[in-house]
Amino acid sequence: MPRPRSDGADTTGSSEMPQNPARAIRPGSDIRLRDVAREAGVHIATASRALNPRTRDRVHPRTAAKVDAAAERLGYEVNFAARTLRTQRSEMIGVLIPDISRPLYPPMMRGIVDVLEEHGYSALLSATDEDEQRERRLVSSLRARGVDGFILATAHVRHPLLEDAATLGVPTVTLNRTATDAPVSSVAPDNEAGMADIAAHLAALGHVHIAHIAGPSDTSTGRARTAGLMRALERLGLTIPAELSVETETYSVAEGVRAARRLLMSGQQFTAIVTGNDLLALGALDVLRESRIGCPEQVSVTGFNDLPMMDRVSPTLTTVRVPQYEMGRQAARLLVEQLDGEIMVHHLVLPVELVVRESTGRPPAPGTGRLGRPIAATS
Amino acid sequence: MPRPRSDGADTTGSSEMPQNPARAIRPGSDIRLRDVAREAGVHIATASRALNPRTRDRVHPRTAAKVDAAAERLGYEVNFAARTLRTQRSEMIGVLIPDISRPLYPPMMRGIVDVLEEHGYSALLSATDEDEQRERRLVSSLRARGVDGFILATAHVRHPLLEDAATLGVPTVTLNRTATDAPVSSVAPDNEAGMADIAAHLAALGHVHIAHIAGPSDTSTGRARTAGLMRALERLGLTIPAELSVETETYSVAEGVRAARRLLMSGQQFTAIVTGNDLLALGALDVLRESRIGCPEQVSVTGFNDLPMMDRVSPTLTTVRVPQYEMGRQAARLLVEQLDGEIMVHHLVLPVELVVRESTGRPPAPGTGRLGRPIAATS
DNA sequence: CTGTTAGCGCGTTCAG
DNA sequence: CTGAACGCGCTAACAG
Repeated sequence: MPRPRSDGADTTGSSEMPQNPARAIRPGSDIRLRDVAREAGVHIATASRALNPRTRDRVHPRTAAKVDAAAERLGYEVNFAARTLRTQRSEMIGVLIPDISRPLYPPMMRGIVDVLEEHGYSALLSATDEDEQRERRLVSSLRARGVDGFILATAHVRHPLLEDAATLGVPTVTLNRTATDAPVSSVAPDNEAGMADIAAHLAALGHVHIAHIAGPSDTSTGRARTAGLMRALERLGLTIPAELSVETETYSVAEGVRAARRLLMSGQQFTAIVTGNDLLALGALDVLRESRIGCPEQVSVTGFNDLPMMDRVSPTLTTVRVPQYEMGRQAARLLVEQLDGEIMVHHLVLPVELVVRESTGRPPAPGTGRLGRPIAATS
Repeated sequence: MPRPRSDGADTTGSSEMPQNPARAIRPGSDIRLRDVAREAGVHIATASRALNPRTRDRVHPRTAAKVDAAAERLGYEVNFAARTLRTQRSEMIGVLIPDISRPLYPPMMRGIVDVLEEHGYSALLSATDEDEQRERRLVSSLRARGVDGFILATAHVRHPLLEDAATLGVPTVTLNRTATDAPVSSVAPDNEAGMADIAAHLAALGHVHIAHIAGPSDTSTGRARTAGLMRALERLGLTIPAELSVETETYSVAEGVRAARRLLMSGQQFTAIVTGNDLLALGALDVLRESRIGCPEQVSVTGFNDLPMMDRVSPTLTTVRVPQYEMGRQAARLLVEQLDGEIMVHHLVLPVELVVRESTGRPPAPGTGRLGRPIAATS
């Protein structure tokens, strides 16, 4: 960076020749492999072999040690861009999550990051908002960045990307959704078992008239949970009349509110509401509260996922704990294994756990309660 | 259509060798710039110039259009590894967050990702757990990956990394902590104003005996909030006796519990507890509940941050809303501006908002309550 | 405005 | 086991 006539005149004032800072930046340290090689007194190629775990045994131990020492002394760090260009492997994973600020995802992400780091991979995080267009753009961009694989945490069943990603030949693992026809591994919670636990729990309490606020049927979890609930109830000899089953469009409190209002307006009696997700349950609780219907005295409510703080909301929520962190870990593990080994497609279903809290209890004795009927049947 | 990896020889013929699938993986698409150039009938360099926004005006519009068309037709995507190697810019940002699964961070991360994406950058996320060793390793590794800059979301005041990062010449922005002596930009909430609002709120309700559960003094937020509270109380003519001020080691519910117990055991009277963070407040609420001390009837409690669900815990928490998403956005914006422009260090302090909920109320009339004294003074 | 040339830093053939 | 040479795909510099 030659500075004009800088000798003598030490004008630190606002120079009109500001250095372009971007040009001064270098990736990683300034030390390159050839510096290490020189320092160690060996050829570049030898240094490369010594530093690379995979080829380290092709070099004399003593030479390797010398190279190590030199690298250490100089603070050498491999230049990933060069390595990637040469090897076609970036050791980066693209992680597509609808919205990291939705509470289901952060623990998963943490699990992903932890495992990837253990294996020398890094995670490139992007937000999709479930927007197919955007997803497509992101996958494209991440592939251009050279990611070695994808983790797709998306709930939607229809997912054109899956065929693409597979076609493009990049190992992919889906998270929080069950198996698909595409040749990609998946990690999902045992939604069926969770719903079976809930059904058994409610039945044991004595509930017979059960309502259902179902998650979106275009999501894998929505379908699996609804199916699981239906099957479990059937085994218990229970059924849900059509008027007491409302499907939602999204997993949100607002949709829970909307659905719960419809249940109340149906005029049908019920003593429990099973929902497909904690947020839906929170919405249902809001509606019960505004309608002065006691929970669990008059109506019990269950959620799914056991999001943070569900043990602190009022009433605390009976729900099914999903091992979010572990799901993230497993997804990353599956991907890494696939990456540096044989290609194997696995479908992992992780166990869940019923967590009983305040929002469920015995149903009111027949004839003493109004069984969830709305106080004000207007609107 | 995978190309045989035959070095040198330009055998475009389809190989019958069953390729190792892992080896067949290529970053981005299989189309290279030279394919686009050939398709468009121009030289590689021209195609490069046409496709690169920064140099696009150095090429004839008609030629550029031709190149665009060819690129579109072939589905060309630039190879970032090659570009990075050549330009020394990766258009990736390293984001260091203690633990993404702590509820303060996800909205920030979303803000970061959104802004970065708008500007063509990608985010590499790592978890530090506030571990200095680990941070150092991660910074090193991310620099080797060629990141153009860092966003450091760490609360700790002492941060050796800051000098390093600056020294190494990579633009850096700190998030959720106030300015430092290092030449890095920062984005932080207006902790002082938030505490002033809380102090004024409590004073207006009539509180005089106020206790304090302070955040860790080795965190920037801990210090700023404590200082802000003290100053505000002083202006209001109030003071906190030493026995009613407990400092915590971390921002956690457990530490809130510990601190609240100490307050109760002090024997001093108080009608309100100001805490440095919502989690500490939740811990305090737990202790009040277990001690059968009504909140807010006997003791009011305040938090800080307004984490998700704070409007649903019991009692709902009076706290200070921090614009987490916006903080993330601003941090990313600052960094991007610094990256492709003049070096400018800015210190942003974002406004906060007092949110009054159920956990604060008028203090009990003097003599009628026990003013926060523990019911059981044992243990 | 476009073509030519060179090299970013590394891993991987080949020889020896 | 080590040294030499080459090229991964792209962009910056320099002609023309």
